[in-house]
Amino acid sequence: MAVTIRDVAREARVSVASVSRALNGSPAVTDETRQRIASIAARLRYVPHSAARSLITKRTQTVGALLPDLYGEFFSELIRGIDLAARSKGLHLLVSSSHGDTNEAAAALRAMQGRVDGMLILSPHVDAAFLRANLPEAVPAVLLNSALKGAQHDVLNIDNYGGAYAMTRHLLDAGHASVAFIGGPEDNFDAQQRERGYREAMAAFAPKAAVKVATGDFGEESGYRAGRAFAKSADRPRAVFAANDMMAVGCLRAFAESGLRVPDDVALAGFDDIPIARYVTPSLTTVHVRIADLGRSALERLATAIEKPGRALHGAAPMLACEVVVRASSGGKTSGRTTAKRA
Amino acid sequence: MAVTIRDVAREARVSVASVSRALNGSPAVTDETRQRIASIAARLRYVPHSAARSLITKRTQTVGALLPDLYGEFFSELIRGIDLAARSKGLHLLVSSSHGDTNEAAAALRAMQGRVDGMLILSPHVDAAFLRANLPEAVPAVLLNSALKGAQHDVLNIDNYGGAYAMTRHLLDAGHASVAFIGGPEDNFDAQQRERGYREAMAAFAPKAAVKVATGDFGEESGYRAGRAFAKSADRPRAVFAANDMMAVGCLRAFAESGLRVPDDVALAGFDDIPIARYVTPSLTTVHVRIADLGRSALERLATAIEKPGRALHGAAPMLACEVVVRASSGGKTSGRTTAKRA
DNA sequence: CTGAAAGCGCTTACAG
DNA sequence: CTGAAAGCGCTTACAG
Repeated sequence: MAVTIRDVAREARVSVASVSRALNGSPAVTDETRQRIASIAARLRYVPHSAARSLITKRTQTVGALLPDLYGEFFSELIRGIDLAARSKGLHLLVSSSHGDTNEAAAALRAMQGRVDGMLILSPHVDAAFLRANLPEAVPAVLLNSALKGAQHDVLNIDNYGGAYAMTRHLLDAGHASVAFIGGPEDNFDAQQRERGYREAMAAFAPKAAVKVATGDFGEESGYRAGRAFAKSADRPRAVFAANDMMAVGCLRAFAESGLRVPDDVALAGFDDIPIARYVTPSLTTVHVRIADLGRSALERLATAIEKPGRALHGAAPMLACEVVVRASSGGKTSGRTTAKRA
Repeated sequence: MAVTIRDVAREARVSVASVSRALNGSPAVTDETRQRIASIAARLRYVPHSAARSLITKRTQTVGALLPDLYGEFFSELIRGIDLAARSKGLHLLVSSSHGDTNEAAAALRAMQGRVDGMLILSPHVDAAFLRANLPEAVPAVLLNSALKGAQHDVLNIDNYGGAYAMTRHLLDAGHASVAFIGGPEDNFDAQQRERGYREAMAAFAPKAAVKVATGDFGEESGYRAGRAFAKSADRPRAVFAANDMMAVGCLRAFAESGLRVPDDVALAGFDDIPIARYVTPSLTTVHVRIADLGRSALERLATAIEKPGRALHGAAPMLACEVVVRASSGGKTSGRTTAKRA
C-alpha cells in the first residue's frame, strides 16, 4: 500500500542503501544522485516508516509529557511552551494527563516506555521511590516543580519562594502594616515554598509584625472561609496574601460580603496570575509565572539530556523567575510589573 | 541493554513465538505456560518494543491531535476529554498545536504520518483541498468544528446554531423587547452559526423587533467598541448578545464606563462559558459547551473509524448540544441551566 | 499446543 | 561513491 524505500530505490535505479543515505544527508553520495533521489521521493510522496527507523536507530524522536489531573490555563500554557520547543527541535510530543493517583501515574509512565526518548514529568504523585520503580535509568527525564533533591534527576522549578518574598515585600512597601497569609495544601511543594517566602520576607522587613497564617487548599471556598475569619477577627490584618489566585478570589468575595472595601479597608494579593485575576473587581495584584517559558526550558533541558546522555547534573535546580503584577487590589501607588529577584 | 522477547523466551525455555502468543492472549497456548511466561516477563520487566510491534502489525496504537494556535480553557478541556477517552481505549495521544498558518498545519500533519493510526483535526486552516493534499486517504480522521460538507470526512460539531438560538430566545423571554448581536470574525465557522441562530430566533420570536448586528472579532476590545456604540445609539437595545464571552466582557466594561447598569438598563449575554464568566460583575449569562465531551466523542468516533475502516459515514454531522447558563447579567427571573434544544 | 522461519522497512558497517 | 547483507524486535502463517 504505502510507498517504501524500495519503491524509491527501484524508481531511481539505485539500492535502498543509497536512498537512505541520500535522504539522511550522508556525505557519501554525489550531489547529482542526491538530487535525483530526493525529487523521486517527493514525487512518490515517500515518508520513511517511523517504526522501522526507530527499530534500528533506537530513537523515536518523541518526548513524553506526564501531567496530573488538571484544569485550566496552567496546563495549556505549559503544553504550548513544550510543544513550540519540541517542534523547533524536531521532536514529537506524546501527552498523558488525567491520572489522579500514584497507580495511574505509574501505568501512564510505563505505557510510554519505549515510545519516547525522554520524559517531562509534572506530578504530585512522583517522588524518588516512584521514579526508581517506574522509570528505567536509561530514560532521560526532567521533573517540573518537584521537591526532589539530589543529582539523580534533572529538576526545573518555579521560583515560588522568590515570588512570595517579593509580593510580601510589595504589600509591606505599600504601607500595609500587617500582612496575613492564606496557605495551600500542606503536602504541596509550591504551597510550602510560597509560605516560606512570606515568612522570611516578614521576618526581614516587618520583624515586629505578627505572622498570621490561615490554612487553605488552593480552592476558592477555602479562600472564602479564610476571608470570613479574617474579616471577623479582632485585629484584622491590613493586607492578605493568598498562596494562589483562586483563594484570593474567594477571599475577595468574603470581604465584599462583610462590607469591607478592597483595598481601602484591606489589601489583597494572590499568586499565579490566572486570567480571572484581571477581571475581578477590584483587579487582583498577583505573581505572574511565565508558564510557557517553564515548558520551553524544560523541553530544552530534556533535549540536551537526550543528546548527551553522560552529562552530569550539577548544582542546584534552576529556578524560573516570577513577576509581581501590581493591580488595584493591593492599593499601592505604583502599578506595573517587576521581576522578583531572589533574596 | 533493554530486555527483549528473546530474553524472556530463553528464561522460560520456550520459543519467542510462544512468548508472543502468551503475552498477546492467543488461545493457542496452555494456561500453565501462559502463567509461567507472564510471571517471567513481569520479573524481567519486559516491555515489548513498540516500534518492532508497529512495524509488523501496521498499528501504532496512537492517535494524533492537530490543533491551531491556542490559548486557554478550551484547549485544555478538549485535550482532557480526548486523553481520558484515549486512555480507556488503550490509545496514546500525540499532540501538535501552535501552527498559525496553513503551511505549518500541513507540515505538522505530514510529520505525524505513519506515527498515528488516525487523526483528530481542529483547525481553521483545514479545508477539503488541504486534506486532499496532506492527508492520505487511508488515514482515518475526525474533524472538529469544521464547515466541511460531504461524506468524505467524519465531522463533529458544536451546536453553535442551537445554542445561539436558545440564548436569543431566553433574552426575549426574559422580557427584553430588543436584542442586539455582536458577531465574530466573518470567516469563522462558529461565529457564522451563532449569528444564524440569533437571526432565526429573532425572526421566529420577535419578528417585529429590529435585528441589529455589530461586527466584532472575538477579542475583548472589539466587544468594548461595540458596547460603546450601543450605549450611545439613539435606540439603545434592551439586551446585547455577544458571540463569545470575551466580547461580552469588553461590552460590559463599556457599559460600566457609560454609566449603564447591567442588567437593569441593558441585559447582556455571551457564549462559551469561560471561567471568567462567573467572576465578572454582574456574573455573565452565557452558553456552556461541554468541551471535554466534544473531545471524548471525537476520540470515540475516531477509534471506531480505525477499527472499522470500511464503514460508511452517513447523514449529517452530529452536533453536540449546548446549555444556556443563566446568571445575573441577563436579568431574567429564572436562574440555572437548560439544554438548548435544536429548533 | 509449540517452534522454525519469514518478513515488516529501515540503517549501517563492510566490501569493493 | 555504491551495493549486498545483516540485523533491529517483533508477529504470524506454516508445519508438525
